[in-house]
Amino acid sequence: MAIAKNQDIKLAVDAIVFGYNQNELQVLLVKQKFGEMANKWVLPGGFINNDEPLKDAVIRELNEEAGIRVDYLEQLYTYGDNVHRDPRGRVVSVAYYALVDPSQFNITAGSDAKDAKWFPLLKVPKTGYDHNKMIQYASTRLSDKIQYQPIGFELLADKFPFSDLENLYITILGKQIDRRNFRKKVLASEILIETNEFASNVVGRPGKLYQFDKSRYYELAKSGWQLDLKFL
Amino acid sequence: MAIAKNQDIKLAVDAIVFGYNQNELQVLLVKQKFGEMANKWVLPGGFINNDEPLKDAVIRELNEEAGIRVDYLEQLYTYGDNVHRDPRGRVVSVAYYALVDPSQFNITAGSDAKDAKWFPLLKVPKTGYDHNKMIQYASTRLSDKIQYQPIGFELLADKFPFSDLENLYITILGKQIDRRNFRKKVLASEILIETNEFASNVVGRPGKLYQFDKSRYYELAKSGWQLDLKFL
DNA sequence: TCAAAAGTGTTGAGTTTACACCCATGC
DNA sequence: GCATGGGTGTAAACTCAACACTTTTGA
Repeated sequence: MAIAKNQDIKLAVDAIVFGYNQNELQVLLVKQKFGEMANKWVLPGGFINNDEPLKDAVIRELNEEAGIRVDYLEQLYTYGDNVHRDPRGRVVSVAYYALVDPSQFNITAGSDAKDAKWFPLLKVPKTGYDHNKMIQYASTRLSDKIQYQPIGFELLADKFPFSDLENLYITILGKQIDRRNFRKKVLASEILIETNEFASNVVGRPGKLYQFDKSRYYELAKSGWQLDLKFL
Repeated sequence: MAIAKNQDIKLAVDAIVFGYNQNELQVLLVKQKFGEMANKWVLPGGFINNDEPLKDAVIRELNEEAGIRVDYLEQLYTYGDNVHRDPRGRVVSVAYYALVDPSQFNITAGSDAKDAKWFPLLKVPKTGYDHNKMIQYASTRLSDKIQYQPIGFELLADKFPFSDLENLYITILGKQIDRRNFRKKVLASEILIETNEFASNVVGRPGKLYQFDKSRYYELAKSGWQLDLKFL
């Protein structure tokens, strides 16, 4: 098997970046400035440099196109079965999904992008390429995964009231969850640290703030334990 | 974002093909004939043709290198963070894993391969490239996935005695499972069709043969139901 | 004092585990 | 008739779902 001299396939990365804000799950899109997709909303992404690890390419593109640095990044799927998915030629794209607390950033359109904006997941416009499909798949992965991995915390502030976590799960899973049962289950897992602080500037009684205990989680995970936050 | 003119990255696929035989999980490896990896055992795989969907490339390579046609094929992960994973230059590889009933095939070394052979998972030799890592990851995925997707059947004959299914789970999960509880759980899911046939040429009492009811499963899955075969 | 959201326990139903003996077949 | 593996039921422990009132705060 000689190294494929005649292969002419370009390799790109795309990122589905999720943010959570006020009971809404959001996706980051950028408006293309140039090319066939000019003025279309697409996922941030782009071609990989020859000596660049895939993950670095995603991080670079997110920074270049939207001025954002994500907390959690995971490979999702590689789109390469449809040979015409990019009108410019054969492009295979490795899609990643990322989670970020959007209150930490002001997103800014970069050099390649005319605009960069959060869209509520339910109001994502028709995008260029096969990016709607990617967003769809990433959403499914996210709602599956928060039920057995502690990734929801990446969407929240470092310290958060219990109700934020609960509303996040209600939003992502799209169903009501009993408050008492939710609290019981999460607390039983012992992956939260209770602080002595309380939410400020809120309507109603301020909730006590909690933190995700990452090192405790790794310890538990090492011995085979797994989060289990399934409901109903 | 112009189409990357100077990009020089090759794209390949690799397949981790699992077979199950007599209480042993096996992996298919081929011995390289040419190049830097000559005489090394590696996963079947190779470069993608310009106008070829990724999945087709895997199917083609499996046929060319080992004369095998798989029943179940799923994308696993794309290896492209280590830019030196292939000594010939920058190669990004999309890994797939596949499940097959090995009794259906006589594997045959193809044109690019000196040899093709099943290795018990626990006795896989040191392979070329990063293929041991791929096998490791695929094994983890397999044992996770058989607990909530009916993919185990792909490793068995069309009609199988209950004990085959049970031993498959014991082998893949690496733990003992109570026979009565296993049977109860599987039968409760109603995804098996009981035939009137019995195992033949066996020692001891022949077990009744069952079939996986694929259409029944799809029906159940459509309404949100999920297999749940976790134990202990 | 009112509105808004936080905090808190118990019970019944259902599920999961643990466990041992008899049955059918081939030699 | 013996060795081998197949087939079967039940009780106790545990887990999950359902459910409503009191507390704290700011306006």
